[in-house]
Amino acid sequence: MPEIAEVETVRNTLKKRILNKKIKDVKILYAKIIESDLEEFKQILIGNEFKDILRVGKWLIFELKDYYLLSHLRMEGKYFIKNSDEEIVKHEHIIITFTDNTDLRYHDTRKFGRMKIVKKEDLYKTKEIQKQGKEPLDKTLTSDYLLEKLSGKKMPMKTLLLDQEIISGLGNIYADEVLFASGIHPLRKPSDITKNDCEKIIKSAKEIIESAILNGGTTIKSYTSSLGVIGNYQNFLKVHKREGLPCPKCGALIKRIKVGGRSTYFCEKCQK
DNA sequence: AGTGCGACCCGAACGC
DNA sequence: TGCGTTCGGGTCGCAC
Repeated sequence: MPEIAEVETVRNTLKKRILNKKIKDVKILYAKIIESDLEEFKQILIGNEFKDILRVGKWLIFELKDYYLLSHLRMEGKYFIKNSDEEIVKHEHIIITFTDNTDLRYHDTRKFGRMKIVKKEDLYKTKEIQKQGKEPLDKTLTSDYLLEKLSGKKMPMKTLLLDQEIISGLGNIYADEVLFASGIHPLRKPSDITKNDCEKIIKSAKEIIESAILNGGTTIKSYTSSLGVIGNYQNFLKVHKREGLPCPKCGALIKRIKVGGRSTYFCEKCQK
């Protein structure tokens, strides 16, 4: 499940491999991934080239001439670079072929990912981009910002941390880890959260995301020469997916509950 | 407006 | 070569 650190690693990896190569063909094998008109999507890409790859929240933004291609990996989206003559395998849904006979292939087991094309001048008008709040590593993401955003909110803190309009880029995994590092129970209500709690949350979010991105080289492995990148960070998690295992701080057993329909892991003793 | 929940998917895990 | 059911997870769209 790519979260912000994984998306950043994909961005950096792809930048080394696909920039300034002319696109000669686009195959769409599963159309619902594409939110734009399919013919327009192909027409804009063919003959074009990727000039840069940017990122806003969990959105990858491929820069073209006059347009951007937005791509969200959702749960299981991955990019592979392969030679064009290699067989197309199951779950490869979008194939972008360059004139040097290499492909950028979008692979998505769950078919949850989305792509769309926008005119450059419309990028910040698109709802996907407009809805992104401050990123964990943004210096203007402060405890005061969070405290202000909490006011009037009633949902549990876990759900609030998943709201991309408040903090952009935290997913289910890092939300659990941030709450654990902050000593805050996932069901705590925003009205009960102090400035001091906000400071802990912001500090933890920055540390956890920074560490995840910095460790991209070791936590992200390439397991074949053709694969883009895949997350392999489970060894670093303190509570997430660790139900029944001892809490790394106090040894109590990690609990699992549902919060907002999402699996949530925490330590009853350390998180109040 | 804010909140909650079903839908979208399909492989893995689970139940029998 | 077991088969049918349940679950999960980011985001959107709809209902309240």
